[in-house]
Formats: sequence, structure tokens, C-alpha cells
Amino acid sequence: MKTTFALVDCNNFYVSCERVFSPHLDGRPVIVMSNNDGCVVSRSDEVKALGIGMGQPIYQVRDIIRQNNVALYSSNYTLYGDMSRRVMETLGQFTPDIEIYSIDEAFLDLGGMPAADYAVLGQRIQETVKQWTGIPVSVGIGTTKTLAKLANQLAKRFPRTGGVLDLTDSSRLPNALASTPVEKIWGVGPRFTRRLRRAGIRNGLQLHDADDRWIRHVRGVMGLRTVHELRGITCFALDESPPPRQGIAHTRTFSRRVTRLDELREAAAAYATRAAEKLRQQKMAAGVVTIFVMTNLFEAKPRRFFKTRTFELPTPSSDTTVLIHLATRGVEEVFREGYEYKKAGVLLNSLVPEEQAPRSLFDSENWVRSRTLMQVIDSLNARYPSGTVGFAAAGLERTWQAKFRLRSPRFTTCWEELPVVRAS
DNA sequence: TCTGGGGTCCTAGGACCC
DNA sequence: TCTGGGGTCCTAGGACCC
Repeated sequence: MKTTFALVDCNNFYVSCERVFSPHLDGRPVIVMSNNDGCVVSRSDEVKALGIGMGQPIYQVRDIIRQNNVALYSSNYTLYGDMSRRVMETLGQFTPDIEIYSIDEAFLDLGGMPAADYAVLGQRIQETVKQWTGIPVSVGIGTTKTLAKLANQLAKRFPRTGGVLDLTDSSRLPNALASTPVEKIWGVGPRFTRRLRRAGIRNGLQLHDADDRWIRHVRGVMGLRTVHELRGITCFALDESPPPRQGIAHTRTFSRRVTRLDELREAAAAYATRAAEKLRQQKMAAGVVTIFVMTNLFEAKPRRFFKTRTFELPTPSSDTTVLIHLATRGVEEVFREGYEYKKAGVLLNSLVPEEQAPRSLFDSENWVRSRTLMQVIDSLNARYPSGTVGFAAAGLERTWQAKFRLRSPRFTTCWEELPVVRAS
């Protein structure tokens, strides 16, 4: 039996989240910025029309922003994460066969539905999500994930589709493929695009017809799978329960240049704290800790510096104090005087489920104590504003910490920041 | 002056072994 | 100047994704 996938994708997701709670932004150009308010990560249609690119540094578009009265927002991941959960729960009403692919996208397996109904179903999904969450979505339907992605893009590109496009009818496929530049195909990145264009392959249809052996040669099995998917052969199945994470990372750019060891040490401790929290949320323990520090990448060579240090733990741990200890020690070892550091990070690897983590016979008492302490800290930080209980090693002032100057309130997850409605 | 963060998968090549 | 042939495991780096 042929499978049928729908890809539901939230339109300009972060911007749409802001608009749910600030309806006056409708029709006005809106940008959501990355951490540290550095570059553009979400754009309203009006901003796209102004020619502002995804990922563009804010300082490059200051003039356009001013001249066009663009509304600027810092990232509010608490809000976006919660809105995402609402959208996904709504999608779950339509089928249990759902893969949450990213914060703003999900694949649905429509296997059981009769073919004539796909577009109608897509419209119902769209209307329901809009009504229940306020978020506008586009729905693309195809016989493989790659084709569902393609359908979704076309649904967004052509307003007359109303944001829903069914490409399972194979007679429409050649046209759809031919009108799509090759770099817009899911799985084709900048590198592969250059290679394809040199070979005269410019659109999706030409890629669909490309020679298998040549594709295998220049882009390996992943490239071949993408081409097969364009032909309707399923290579990427619906993944309803993604395997547990292989690694957890917390890396951040500083708000300013950092030159002192004690500040870097603070940052490492703060990042280790966050990484350990994520680790415990997933009920995992880490066997390997890596830290890195680096200067500005855009700096000229002699002023550029990047160094990492990796530790293997005797037994996997999710204890913040253990991870802070290693992270700060790592920073001390790699620190080199005379550089201006711009970014640091803590990476946790060799993850194992917490309960399976082997532990020595002799410190089971310590283990229980450590776990109890972590549970208390986590529950306090869940109940009261995050960071209520912290570690002194992570510093108090944290003047190096990235700023979110233009962040909207956490409307849906924080009692103090609920939206206020006035009736008159 | 100002340029994000967090992932996955695959491949090539080295180390090591028989 | 010659200097086997595999296999496995691990790591670094490339490419891609949102």
C-alpha cells in the first residue's frame, strides 16, 4: 500500500507566536532576532518583501528596519516552546501517527484516509490549528516526506492554494518539480547545489531524472535517498518515537568580549548548569564532558583562538556539581591570556539512561544524596522563577551574559506575565 | 561597535588486529 | 626498489536540517 504523508508547517512561526498576543502587529513587518539580538531568525511576509534575509545580521539592516517601522523582538523560547506544544497536541487530534520534526513542523501519516479527502482534510487541519492556537499553518501532502515538504513549500509560495496542496496526484508532479529550483529540495544543501548546477541540473525534475550512479558518487547514499523520494519511493519513514539524544549542548555567544579567566570560568559553570538540567529532564546521564572557548570567528587570524578539552567521567553523571567541576577545570586548562573570547560551550556525550548508569558499590550513598539534591533544585526552579536556586560558581552579576532587550512576556507559562484583557 | 544555537547522519582515514 | 589483504573500531570533519 502506498503511504501518504502530510507536512504541517507553521508559517513564520516565531513571528506568528508574537502576533497571537499582539494582534496590532498584523500587517506590520515583524522580525524575531537570535540570541543576543544578533541576527534575523524569523520574518513576517512583509519583512521578506523588504528583501531582508534569513540569518542576516541586524546591524546590516538597521536602515531598512527604521525606514519601514519594523517591529523587533528578542527570542522568547519559553513562549515558542509552549505554543509549539499546543500546535502539536492539536495535530494529535487528527492522527496518532505523528512525527514532531522540529519546533514548528510535524509529519502526519494519512495512510488510512481515502485519497479524495486529502485536500479537505488538510484544510480542516489548518482551520482547527488556527482556531485552537491562533497559529497559521501550511499543509503539504505527498507520497513521501520529501514530496510532502515540496508540496508544503508550493502551498506557501502560491496564495491561491490557500496554504494547502495535495501532490499525491502524480500528473501534477512533473510541473511541481520543474518549477522548483534544485536548492529548495529537502536534503539539497549549498554544496550539493553547486555540484548539481555544474552538471546542468537546475530544477527538481532534472534531479528526479538524474543518473543514480552519479548521484551516489557525488553525494553518497543520502543524496540517492533524496532522489528516490522525489520518484515516490519511501526512504524516510515516519519516526514517531525518535531515539534518545546522543548529545546535549549548551553554547552561547557573550554579550561582550571576555578576557578574564574568572569570567570564563563563571560562564562554563553556568552553561554546565543548564546542560545538566536538560540532561536530567531527559532522565539521562553523561559519560563525557567537553568544553570549548573561542574568540570571534570573524576576527583576523592572529587574534583567533579555539580550543576544546574533553573529560571522561569514571561513571556517567547528571549531577550539576560534578559537571561544573569538570567544565571549570577544562576552562582553566585551555585558557590562554591575551585573547578576547566571544563564545563558549559545554557539550555532554556518551549519554546513558540515568537508571542504567553504572555506579560504584562504594558510593551508592553519595549517589542517593546527589540525586535527592538535584531533584530538590529542579523542583524549586520549576515552581519559582527559573534560577531561584543556583550555584555560586556560575556567578551572580553575569555581565557577559547575552541580552534579550526586546523580549515579549511569557504569556502562556508565567503567572506574572499573563496577557491582560480589558473590556469596555 | 554589531554576525545564533542545537542537532543528525555519513564518510574517509588512521590505529590496530589477525 | 621492493614492501598483503582484510576486518573492526574510533574519530574528525563534511554536509545538511530547523
